Amino acid sequence: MDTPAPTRIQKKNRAVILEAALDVFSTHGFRGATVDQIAKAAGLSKPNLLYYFPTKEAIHASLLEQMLDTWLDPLREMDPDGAPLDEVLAYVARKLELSRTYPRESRLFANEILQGAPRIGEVLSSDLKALVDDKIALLSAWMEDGHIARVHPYHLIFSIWSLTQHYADFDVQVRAVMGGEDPFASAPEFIETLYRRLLSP
Amino acid sequence: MDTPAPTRIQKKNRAVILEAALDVFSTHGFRGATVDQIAKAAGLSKPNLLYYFPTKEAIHASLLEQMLDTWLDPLREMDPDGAPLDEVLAYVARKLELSRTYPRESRLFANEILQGAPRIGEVLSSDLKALVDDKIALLSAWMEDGHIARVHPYHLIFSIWSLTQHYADFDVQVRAVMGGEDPFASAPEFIETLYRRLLSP
DNA sequence: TTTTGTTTTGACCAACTGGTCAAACTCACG
DNA sequence: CGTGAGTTTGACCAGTTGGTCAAAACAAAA
Repeated sequence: MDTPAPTRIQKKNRAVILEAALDVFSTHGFRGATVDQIAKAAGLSKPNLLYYFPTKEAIHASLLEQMLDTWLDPLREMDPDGAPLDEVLAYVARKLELSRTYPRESRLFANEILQGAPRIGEVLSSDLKALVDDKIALLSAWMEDGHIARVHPYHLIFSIWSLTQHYADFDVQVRAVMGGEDPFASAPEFIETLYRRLLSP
Repeated sequence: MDTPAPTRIQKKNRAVILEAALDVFSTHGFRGATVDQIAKAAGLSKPNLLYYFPTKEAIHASLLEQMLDTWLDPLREMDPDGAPLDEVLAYVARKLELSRTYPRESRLFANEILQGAPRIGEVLSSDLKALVDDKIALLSAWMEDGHIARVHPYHLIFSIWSLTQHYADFDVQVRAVMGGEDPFASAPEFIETLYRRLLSP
């Protein structure tokens, strides 16, 4: 019932494949990506790739799972014992940093959601909802106690997600409009200002 | 050199096809959508559909063009002679209303951008950039004159786009997290509050 | 070296894809 | 009615797709 320990080659190739697949899936979506494309990007033949992952679906699932975990970390870290405004601002900053560092993961997620979340719909309405509800309670308490301004807490969370992920998901558009300027140079300050003004009691 | 006037049947079928194609493209993306799928959704046979549009690409292009136009209208309407804060708030409200009324159009656009805007990249960096730059100048002037608070104008625009479109593009996620509650019931107030606090001088 | 397990590949397959085409059907109008 | 244009379709095609398989190549331990 135990999986045998992966060999050196297995470890390396699985990593190479996931890296290549992230590239391809995040820019073409699940159906738009082809196994051949991923194999070529990974420097393997198609049958060789399918020796390490049974199906295209399995590669995608593996990426989604790995991504969801790191993706929710910043929210988990929001500390009930910290200073309310600082905690929210820190969450926002971490989330934005994630968008800058892992834009492909963000686009992978966006693709999945856009298409109706066929593969992670249940995770959203169980795990994600539970986590969010927990943090909503925390935010509501902070508002109740006058530590931060009273706003609709769900929309507060959504606004953080949308504002930060926008820079990863709509990167092409942002850069097309801004010309040469680097969006990430000025985004953190803008967003911090926004939440300071919104939430200062 | 003139296109013959479309017959009654042509008018009807072209409309039916575009309607069906919007459904399919917006949820599956360009490559994820199949001509057969669109034909079935339109109640036509595949060859019949291809009698009205030469290629899959042509249907998609037609939808994108039509969408881009209505999509930019709210921004165009921002009036230099209006009251600055009210003009921005009105723009935000119109944009949010668009997300509620035309979520499929929003997702069609999101799909295109996510995949690197292969078909509308040029429009973005020419037409869209020109329009935005024009409005950026207006916003900057308003800030200069102290009518609205001074913030990075590009990011202000991006924030409006991301906050409003989020409700269309990430609809499944929003609803999964909120449970039964209708996001559009409370979103307008939240977003207006946000921009009031951000921009009040 | 032999042996055993792991890794890689070329050839292959069935299903699906976008698109074509000639033939049939329908419709409006004289 | 008849006729010509507009419309619809079944059969078909070549290219692509995800995936299989047996055989070959390789690695490592004995």
